[in-house]
Amino acid sequence: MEPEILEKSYDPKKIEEKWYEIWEKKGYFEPTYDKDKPKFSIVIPPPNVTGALHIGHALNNTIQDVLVRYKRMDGYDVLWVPGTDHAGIATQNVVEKEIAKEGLTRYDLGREKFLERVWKWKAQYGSRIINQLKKLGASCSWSYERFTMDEGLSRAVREVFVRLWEEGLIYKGDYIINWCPRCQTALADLEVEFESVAGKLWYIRYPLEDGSGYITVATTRPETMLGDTAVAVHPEDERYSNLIGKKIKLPLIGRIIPVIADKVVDPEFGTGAVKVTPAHDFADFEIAKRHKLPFVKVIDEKGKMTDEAGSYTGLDRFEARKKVIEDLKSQGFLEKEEDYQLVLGHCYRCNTVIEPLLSKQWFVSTKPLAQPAISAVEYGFIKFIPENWVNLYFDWMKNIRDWCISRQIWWGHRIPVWYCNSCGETIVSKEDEVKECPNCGSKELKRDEDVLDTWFSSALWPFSTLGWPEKTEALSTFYPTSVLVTSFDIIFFWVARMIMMGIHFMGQVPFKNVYIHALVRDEKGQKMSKSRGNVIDPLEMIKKYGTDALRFTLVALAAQGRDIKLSEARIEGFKHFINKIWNAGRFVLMNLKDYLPEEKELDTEKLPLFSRWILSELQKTIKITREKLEEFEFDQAAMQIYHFFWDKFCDWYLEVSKIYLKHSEYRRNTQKVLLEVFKNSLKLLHPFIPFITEEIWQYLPEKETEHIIVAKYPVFEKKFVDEECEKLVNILQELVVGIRSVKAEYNLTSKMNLNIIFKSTDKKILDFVESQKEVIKFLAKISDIDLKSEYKKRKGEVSVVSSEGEIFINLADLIDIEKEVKRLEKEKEKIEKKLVQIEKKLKNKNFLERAPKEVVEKEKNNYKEFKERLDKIVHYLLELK
RNA sequence: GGGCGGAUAGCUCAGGGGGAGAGCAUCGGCCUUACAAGCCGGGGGUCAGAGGUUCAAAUCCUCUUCCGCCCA
Repeated sequence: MEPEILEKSYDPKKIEEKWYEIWEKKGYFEPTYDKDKPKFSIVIPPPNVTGALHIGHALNNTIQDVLVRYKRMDGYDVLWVPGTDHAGIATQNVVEKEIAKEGLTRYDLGREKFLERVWKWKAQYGSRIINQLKKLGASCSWSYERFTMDEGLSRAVREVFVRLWEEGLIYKGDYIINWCPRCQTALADLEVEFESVAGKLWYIRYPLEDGSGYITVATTRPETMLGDTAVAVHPEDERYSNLIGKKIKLPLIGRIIPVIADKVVDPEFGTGAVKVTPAHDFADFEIAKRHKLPFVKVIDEKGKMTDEAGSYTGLDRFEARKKVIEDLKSQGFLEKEEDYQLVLGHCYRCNTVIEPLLSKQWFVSTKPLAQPAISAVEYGFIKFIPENWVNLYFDWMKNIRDWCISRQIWWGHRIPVWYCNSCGETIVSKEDEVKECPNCGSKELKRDEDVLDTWFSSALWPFSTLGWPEKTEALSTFYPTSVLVTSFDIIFFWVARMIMMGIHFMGQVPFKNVYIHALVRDEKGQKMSKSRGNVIDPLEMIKKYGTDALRFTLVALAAQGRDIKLSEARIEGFKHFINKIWNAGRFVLMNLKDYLPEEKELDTEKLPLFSRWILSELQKTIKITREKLEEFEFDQAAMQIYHFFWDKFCDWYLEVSKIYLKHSEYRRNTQKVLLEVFKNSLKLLHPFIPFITEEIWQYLPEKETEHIIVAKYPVFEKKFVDEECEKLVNILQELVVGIRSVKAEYNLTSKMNLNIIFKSTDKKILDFVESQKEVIKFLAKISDIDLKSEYKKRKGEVSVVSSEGEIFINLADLIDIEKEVKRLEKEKEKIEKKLVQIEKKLKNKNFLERAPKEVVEKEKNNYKEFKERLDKIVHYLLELK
């Protein structure tokens, strides 16, 4: 094998696409169904089919890919199911915008034609985000790619709907729901975003029917008064106790309504008396049900006033408000208005102000589904990482409300319900099409117009993608999945619902772990958004710095429990690391030109010090990296290898190897060590930075697999750990750094010829240093060093006190006494500070008695060591002065 | 109003009971034949404030201040 010399700097563009294609073609991403292998599976959080890869996707999928690649290398049979979500409202909006350019609305086209347009759009643009995932290096099992509106998944949706209906867990009814007047659809509670806005609080006088006075109510929405069917007060509110049961004549509209008492009324709010509008307020709806009040709907689905609104009929809701206020004012019913901070619901898709409306909708009874889902987490069948998210999960699940699943849009899974025009029968069916009423045989059937909430199909994703309701091999092999990787903002929308559905239909949780990662924000901590103009486009970053740099950055910053504040500079910084790996590769390969493959395993006995040391450090790195990956601490895993590779392998071992390689007795085994350590580093790094590691892998001699993607992930081998050796290397490093510091401070870095003496009273240390002289000279860039067991400092010399001895460097005329005094004094101060701390402890009887023996012992040793150092420094200081 | 998280070097953040860390920035010196996207060396911190627990607190507890986020 004649390794080639690599180009001087790494160019990601040339190789990323190539490697992705090869991996995919070779089938590495696909599961093997090898019975002997343990299983690992993930389902992707399906991105919206309308979406473009943003930095959040990049983080989410990089993490999944790290796990998947790690497990694959570690001998697991891995399935990573990719796919996209049909994203009902979002996609419909996109296509509506598109046809609007042609001057058309969806109503102009009609349902069928419009849906054709959406499918056409999907065919054209739907694979965009999938291709972007490939650019990111995501090693998804593409033969399993699914779309939530696929035939199979649609069948799963119908199956679930029908079963829930049969179990009485789906029902239809008139309830108050969140309505978006722009999207023209109902929304689930979760799909409403609340925002605090400046508004007014109007105080309106409601006269008593008997003319004996009035009650003043306060409201933020005066236009809804037209639909009031009661005034409510708190039952224990003494101000109003004599009025309960009396009648009121509603201003402007003249309806007679009662004064009722209900505990939910907050006596502190406004006047303590509130108007009750059951058809347009969630709390009022509940009150009305309790008190059997009528429901008067005064605002319609378009946000306009209904026929019930008297002279206001046809006005827009906000127009009506102005007019109502004017009229109240002119008729003397308006007592006052105050500025008020109110919280308004907005549509999460188009930001229109939500209108609570009474409407006929489909609901899922969630309570019976939530209970097992709570237990599953309580009993630890599902683990949240980090753990603290379980509180949020429990909190929501324990207060869960029924889920409104019908949407009045066209793009989505149509509700599988037909109504018979002849006999009025409701037919709920798993079939795609029902032609005949099973009750009366009539063919006059009408299908329910509504579609299901997009999250309804997403909730089935972990099993519907694996073929359910069919009994597939994929399902029996890979369900439950191993881990779900997602961000906290969809714990309710998606995670909780998957758990409920998974348990209900599969009898098993959908995933064993939920890893919640942070949200990516910009460098100022703001959410990235197009309107803010602060988005970092991952594709642009890939173009500029390469996929590996982006991936490594994201993972390195992905500490748990925090937002990630990302800036381009960080990515640029980690690009340097990628380049460092490349150049280390060049060095290793350059020196392997004459390498003869070594059959035998390394004989550590025969290795020089630093070789044993780097092997030992490598083992520790392997151990910790694996641990951190298993614990989902990706940032720490990444940084662990980063520091090993750069600080230990490159900064020390590669340098020392330059010496070793010159010695015939070491040359061969040094080549072997260089190769082994480098190769293992690449393997450790591959899950994080797949492209460069695969590229360099190709140049390596003695690789056990054709591609690194399927190489065995390094396994910790205790026999290479050598703590004694680590201690010795530490001594040398201290010595070298000591010399370098003095040289740097006196601007003597290029001066080789200095008189340097190392003194130690310990014979063993002296012998050891003697044996490492060549390495020390090379690393410290000095021509020689004298070793003495006794030595008295002379004039013109500076000294550095290290833990195992002292270094004296003769600077002769160059010595700057003042500088030297300063340096020593600083050192003295540092040590004194530490000594004070330690002394305090050692003088404390309680410490000596109660602290663990090792700690006391350690502190005593520390004291001795620092004291000795201090004495020496003080001594030299005196001499200088 | 309730809940959760955060406050550590100039910036971005790790650490989470026993000698204050990293990256970037900064300062000084090096074109040393893997890498100037680099190498070597240095400076820089009452770990937000106040109490408490402990032999020992940046770390655990309580409170305060400020900043996020979520839910009403």
